[in-house]
Amino acid sequence: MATPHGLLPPEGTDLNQPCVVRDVIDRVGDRWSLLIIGHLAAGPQRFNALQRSIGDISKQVLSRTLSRLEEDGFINRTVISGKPLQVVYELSNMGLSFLSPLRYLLDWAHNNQHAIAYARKSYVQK
Amino acid sequence: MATPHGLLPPEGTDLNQPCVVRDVIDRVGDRWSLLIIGHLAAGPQRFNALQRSIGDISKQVLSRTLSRLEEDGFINRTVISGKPLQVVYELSNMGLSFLSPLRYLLDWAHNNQHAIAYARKSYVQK
DNA sequence: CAGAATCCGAGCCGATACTG
DNA sequence: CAGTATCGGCTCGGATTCTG
Repeated sequence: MATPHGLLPPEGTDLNQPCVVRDVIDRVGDRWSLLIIGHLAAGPQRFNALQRSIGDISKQVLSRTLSRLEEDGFINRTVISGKPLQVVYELSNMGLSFLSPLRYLLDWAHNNQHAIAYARKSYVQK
Repeated sequence: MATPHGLLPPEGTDLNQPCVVRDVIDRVGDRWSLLIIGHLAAGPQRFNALQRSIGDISKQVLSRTLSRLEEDGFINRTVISGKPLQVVYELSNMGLSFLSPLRYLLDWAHNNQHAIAYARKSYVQK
């Protein structure tokens, strides 16, 4: 079947890539990663500045999430020795390139938030 | 800060929408939703057909995931009475419209999978 | 300032068994 | 055929406390 519903471009990758997508979603699909990437899109940020701008994230979770994002190459971490210690986080080139698909997702979410809310209300529990 | 890194389009929605994005990611970012949406992109499918084509998903999880996707309006569920019983799942219009941003995400994942894998290997555990 | 260690609770994933 | 009921196990999120 070439182009189901005429919505999928005939060229391009298979929609049903098992591992590849899962790998990305697993890392970026948690509670905070996308939000942190969004905040770092504004430019490099220090740890506490990030925490304050995000608002309701604990040190613990922010630290772990940043570590995983660094491990996967989305962000770079730079330590500036001194008193007090400074650590700056910024998006890597890969992280920056991720902003494009992220924006499509955000726009879709923005445009469909009411449709989703309405669907949830209309859904009848069986 | 207008257009950080020159990558974000000046117009459009805020990258840091707290609730809106989280709401979408929460529902679609689990282990199976995107995969199921991808499979339904090929056209309407019956329950067992879906399970077989996906392969390693249990009835339980498939059922629950389909319910949530239906609740949020991504898919439609049609019961055809008879012997044996038939239930057909298909993408709703909203579900279909989601395929566009999904494709951008998939393409990005496809293009960057090796970069991610390399970053993970290079990451030194502290 | 920038985390690490520890602990708890909630929720998801998954297998198995049962039902209309 | 298309589910539901039940039960574990495991991971994630979050609060609190401690450290260089």
